[in-house]
Amino acid sequence: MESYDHSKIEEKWKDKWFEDNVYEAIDFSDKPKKYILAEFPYPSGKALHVGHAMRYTVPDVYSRFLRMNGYNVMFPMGWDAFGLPAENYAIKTGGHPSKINTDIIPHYKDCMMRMGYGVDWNREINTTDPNYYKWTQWLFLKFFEQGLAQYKETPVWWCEKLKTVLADEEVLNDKDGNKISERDGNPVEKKMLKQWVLKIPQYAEKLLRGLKDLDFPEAIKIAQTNWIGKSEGAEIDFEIEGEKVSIFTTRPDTIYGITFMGIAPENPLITKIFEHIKNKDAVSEYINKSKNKSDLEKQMLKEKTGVELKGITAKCLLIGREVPIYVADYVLMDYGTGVVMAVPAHDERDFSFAKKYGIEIIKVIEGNDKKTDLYIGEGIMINSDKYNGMKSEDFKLKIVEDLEREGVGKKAVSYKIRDWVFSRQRYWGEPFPLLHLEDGSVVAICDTNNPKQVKEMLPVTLPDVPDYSPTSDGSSPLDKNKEWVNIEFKGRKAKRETDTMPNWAGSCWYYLRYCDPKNDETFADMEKLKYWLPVDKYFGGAEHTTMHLLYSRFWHKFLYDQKLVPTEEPYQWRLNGGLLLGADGRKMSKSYGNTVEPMEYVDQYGADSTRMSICFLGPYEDTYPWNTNSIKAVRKLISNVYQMKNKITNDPASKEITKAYNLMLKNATSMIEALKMNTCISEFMIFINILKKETKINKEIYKGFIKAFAPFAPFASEDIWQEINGYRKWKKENSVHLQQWPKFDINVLEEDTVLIPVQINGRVKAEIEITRDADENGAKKTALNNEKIKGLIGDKKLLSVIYVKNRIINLLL
RNA sequence: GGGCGAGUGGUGGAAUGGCAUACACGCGACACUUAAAAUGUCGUCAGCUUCGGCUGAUGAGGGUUCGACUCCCUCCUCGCCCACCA
Repeated sequence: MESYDHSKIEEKWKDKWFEDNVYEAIDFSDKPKKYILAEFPYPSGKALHVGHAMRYTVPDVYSRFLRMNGYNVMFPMGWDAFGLPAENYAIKTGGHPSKINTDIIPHYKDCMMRMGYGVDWNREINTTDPNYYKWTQWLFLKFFEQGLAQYKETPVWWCEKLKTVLADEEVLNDKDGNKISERDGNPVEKKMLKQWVLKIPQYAEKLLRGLKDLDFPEAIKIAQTNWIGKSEGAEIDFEIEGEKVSIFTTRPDTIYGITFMGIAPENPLITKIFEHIKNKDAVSEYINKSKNKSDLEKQMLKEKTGVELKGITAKCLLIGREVPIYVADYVLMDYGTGVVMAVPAHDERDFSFAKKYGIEIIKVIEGNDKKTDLYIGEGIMINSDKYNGMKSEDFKLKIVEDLEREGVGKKAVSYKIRDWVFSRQRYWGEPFPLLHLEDGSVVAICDTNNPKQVKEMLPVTLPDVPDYSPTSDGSSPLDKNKEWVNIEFKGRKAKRETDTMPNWAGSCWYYLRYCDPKNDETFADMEKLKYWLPVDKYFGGAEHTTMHLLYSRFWHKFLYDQKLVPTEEPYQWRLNGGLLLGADGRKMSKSYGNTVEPMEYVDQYGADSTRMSICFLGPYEDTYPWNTNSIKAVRKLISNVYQMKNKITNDPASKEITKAYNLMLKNATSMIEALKMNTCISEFMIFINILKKETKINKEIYKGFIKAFAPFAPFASEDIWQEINGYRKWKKENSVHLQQWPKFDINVLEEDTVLIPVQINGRVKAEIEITRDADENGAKKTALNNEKIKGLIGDKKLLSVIYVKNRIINLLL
């Protein structure tokens, strides 16, 4: 018997599909469209790793399924090739970062082809291609023109090891509370630097409201909501030495409990009032000390510190009270106004500070538990002048009205989300299309609405530099190429911006470019965007929930407001993939020696087996260890299927086989729709276990199965399909992957009778056969006639019967 | 400290209010074989059993229900995310 030889089969079909572009996505096709997107890789290692295989296999199976169900499917792929991975690769191996495009990407692409991913490679994109980043620059200029990109002195996270700034989202805490970089876990510190920022907070409200209508898992919506961090409250005005100072609070109802004011050490307000302070030295010393204090120290010293600004007070303009002022580093500069009204009786942080420095504590809300000194909840107002006795919820609204009427405060909303630091002092990124003029102003290199200028000035190509490695003084490597930096612009001397954009820039809009990847006139044609958008299903990694996924929603919403894209949201539906752990249950890592190289499995067992094995392990969104054994199981399945082709006949199939076939198809169809690929494969196994016992297999049933099998095992299925149909010469339209998904006959599955369990007092005691859709009386009669049930009931009295049609009957005694 | 999620055989998992443990892996016995591999057949949650079955079990405890892995409450453990956000 001809045995299953995966390498021969896979070699045979791989190129044929791509030569004829079997997986072509056709613009404006009459068929309904489906845009299936999986996050494109940033190539780093030498070959496609198993994390990629995890991420792409299920979306590929799904998009193949949709194609066979009559959809015009786009499943595109590209390369997110700017950024640190490419630079680090170059530093390690010597040579230029651009060699990632020649050394690594072709290999990645070959790996993907060998894995059988049904990609329309005519739409391939690469973020480092000047024809691509020309439009990244153009889109950035749109933000600049609208005032949403700003060059400003900002407290930023600086990573000494990487020699660059990082965005808030790229900084994590390690186990000991140290701030580290998200990428490689290098230490980071706060620094004040002039940086380009994108004003994402201006879109906070839209980003928040947009979530409502998206088919995202609740966990992602919650994570984004928390990241945006909307708080409603009030701004309340104070006066210090003639300076008006506003604070933000979510608890204006506690205003009569204020006993001091807290100011962040970095707050420029301190300079303004500094001359009035009596203890200037102590204050300066504290500010300097806290500047050098690492976040680790602040975390470790759970106790809060601060220094009173002696000789001055803050006067609340509404209630007229004057309170002492403390500079304290538990007050954050970059939230609210960098100043707080401290109410120790009703805030934990203020409470512990007040206790330490012996500051008065005034309770203004009484809850049920009257004994506690610190009370966070709601209750009845006390010690609050004419408002005593009011409910705090009501007073909260009333006080804001009063503030607004008196003109000493207002209703206010605050967001945790900060300006997005958008520049990096690294070489391998998109150059900013901006110029610094001698008078200190910054201008765009062209007007985005002037096609002639755009054509002439964009892209600003990344120049060669003598040394692209990061510098120790924080200047950009591009600074070293003076010929490039110094430019004459409209007859004036100018210097180019030498920072580059972060890795995220290219990925913020790549899904738009797939719709029209070769357009030279604009980033993507509006009509094509109208056809393809929004992305119907977006698969990716959980690590991007508050980064890429939020950033690109921001870009998209902005572009929508500029009337450049037709939809309000980029992605209608999202699923985060789980992690694949090493076989030992630990995170895959070279240092543990538990990494899995998918290409080794492709060599040894074949791509079909590798694909199915990944699907069979478990649900897409779960995290679980790699299991070497499952690949043998699925290979056996494929091999069984392959060998069955020698048993096909035109003889009609038995009733049992016909039923099993239709049941398998019904279940497989709904399971793929629900993306439950693991249980779908179980259905295949159940069916094949039955079928392999037969000596003859009906041809139509076998053909139907092969079509259902094709999304999972595209190579073996194509090989079998071509052979059993007797196709001598390859023709694209005869590919199994362009056939109609097999239909099942529901009538075959619906027997006249059904088997249901009989329970006595909720415990299963017997099984009976009753007519389908029988009524309760019929079912009860059959159950009571059952010998075993009869014996168990004996002379006990039947109290009641619970009957669920075609499911169960429960007799209560 | 806060948020989210998960806990089911030796292992990956299935069942999301109706026969818990599907489908696999592993393991055991047997068959084929000089032998092994491969393949096939049977068995495989635990305890008891007169071999017909009976009983218990889905992290622990409680609740709702005729009926709970599934819904609710309390607790424990693990994972992920966030963390002085006024």
